[in-house]
Amino acid sequence: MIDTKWFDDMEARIPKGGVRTRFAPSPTGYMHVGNLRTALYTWLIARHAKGTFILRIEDTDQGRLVEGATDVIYRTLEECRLDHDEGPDVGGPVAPYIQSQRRDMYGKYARLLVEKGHAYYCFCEKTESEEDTGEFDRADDPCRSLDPAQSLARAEAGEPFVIRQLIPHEGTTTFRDASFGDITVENKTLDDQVLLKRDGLATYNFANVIDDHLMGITHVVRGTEYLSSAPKYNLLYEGFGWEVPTYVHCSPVMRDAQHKMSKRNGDPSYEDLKEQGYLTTAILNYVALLGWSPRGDKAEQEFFSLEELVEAFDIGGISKSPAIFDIDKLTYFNAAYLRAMTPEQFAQAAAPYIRRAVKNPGIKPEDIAPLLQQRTEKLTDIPEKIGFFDALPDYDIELFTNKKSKTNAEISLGVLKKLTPVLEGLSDWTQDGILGALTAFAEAEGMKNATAMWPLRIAVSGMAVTPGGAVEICRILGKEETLRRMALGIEKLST
RNA sequence: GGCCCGGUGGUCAAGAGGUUAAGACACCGCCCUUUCACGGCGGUAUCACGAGUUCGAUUCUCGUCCGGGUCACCA
Repeated sequence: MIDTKWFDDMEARIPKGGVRTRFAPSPTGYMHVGNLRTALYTWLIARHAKGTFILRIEDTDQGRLVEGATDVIYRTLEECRLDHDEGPDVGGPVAPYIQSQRRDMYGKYARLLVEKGHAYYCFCEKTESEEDTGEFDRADDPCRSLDPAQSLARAEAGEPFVIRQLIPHEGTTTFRDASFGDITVENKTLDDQVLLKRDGLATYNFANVIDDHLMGITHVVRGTEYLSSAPKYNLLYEGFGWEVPTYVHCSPVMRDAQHKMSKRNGDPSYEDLKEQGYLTTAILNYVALLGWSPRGDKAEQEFFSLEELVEAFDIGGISKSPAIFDIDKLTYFNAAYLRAMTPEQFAQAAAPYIRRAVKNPGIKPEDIAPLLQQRTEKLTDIPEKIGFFDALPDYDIELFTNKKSKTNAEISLGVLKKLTPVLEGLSDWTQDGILGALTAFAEAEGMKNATAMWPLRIAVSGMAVTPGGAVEICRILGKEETLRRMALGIEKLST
């Protein structure tokens, strides 16, 4: 019959005492933003309470397994510094942490629940109506009222069955969610969900409850898509006589007002965002604030390091309504994080992107990096901004016309012609040297600095907008190349 | 459709029975200036609607509308 010792042993392994949370992804090979946020919040709740964070892999759906998918999970969590204390790779007191390795346990618990009178064997064939329209009324399931002893006998005789949860037709069930508060539903709106499938494997819902209990999870953090099944979970915990964990349901991250972010929609995953040039720190900061906001004296703070989040995070600050993902705001965070780097850090981060566009060995990435730091929103934006250092683009002489600088083609031609001998004669080819020569020139000519600078910058860059001004560009280009480009400009303007 | 949840500017949001209803992104303008950016200053714009409770409701209650979720031997 029931092997009480086995159950007792399982119970004995459950850690008691502090907060224990778990992130339980199914390995699909794609960590979407909503997932990442759930992982973050789950981790934060554990770390804020100095508790334990567990990683559990939910791979019961063998048909949906994706090669290398667990690697994406490990890599992402590691990059984000969301370290776990227990998990498939590091082990722990309630191992195994991979659901497919726990499958035998679920059957035992399902039978235990039958024994306790909160579940029953169901021998019904799947019906068309059940599959297609959902109109099949589970309250009328004839197997509900079968004699337990007979059912057990039939099952043991080898007749195919599923085990269903026996939900009372009367009364209500109330559960408490840490952000939504108490929610009460009538039991008759709940269906006798399948716990153990015909193939003997647990359904997700059942495996979850068993695992969360056996792993001593105190805070179940998950998406609001599970809000309506929470009462059934509660009944399961109660049926077993187990303590119900604290539920924390998080509303989804939306792509727009009516669609969740999803792979199908082509919405970016964490990895996609990285590839698009977003920093992990910026992504985490933004995602943390998407659905959670600090309160009280921290209400106006928007930049948070991971450590500060651990300190400030509270479940009460989690938003109840869905939040739309705004790439512009992420970009803002990214730019801010880029600017907050030390010049050395930035130069190092930017170097590969600079080299992608500027191959000329005479130009060093560290010369260009300082010009870019204040103007880079994403590292991937860099190459297109600086290609002109290698090769002067074919530009339109319209660029020489600029109202604010009081220039046009004719004035520019004059400036370039007069400036050529000035720069030719300049021996001090440095920032200060060039700047001094140019401002002195402008003053001597009685023009504003911009009137001299603009034509020069256009001639040497061929771009309407450049990182850095005329002086910086000339300096980096070197005297020879500068004069060559100026001559080209004069030629262009003369024809 | 039944059940559950939600609804403060375009977006993320603080707030709370009495406030000029924070802040940030985005947008616009001005300043700075060697283009752009950074930085500084300023601006446009919000309590879904209707009842009720109240001296007073964005805040509490109900209804409506809108949106989301869920109703699998998927997870």
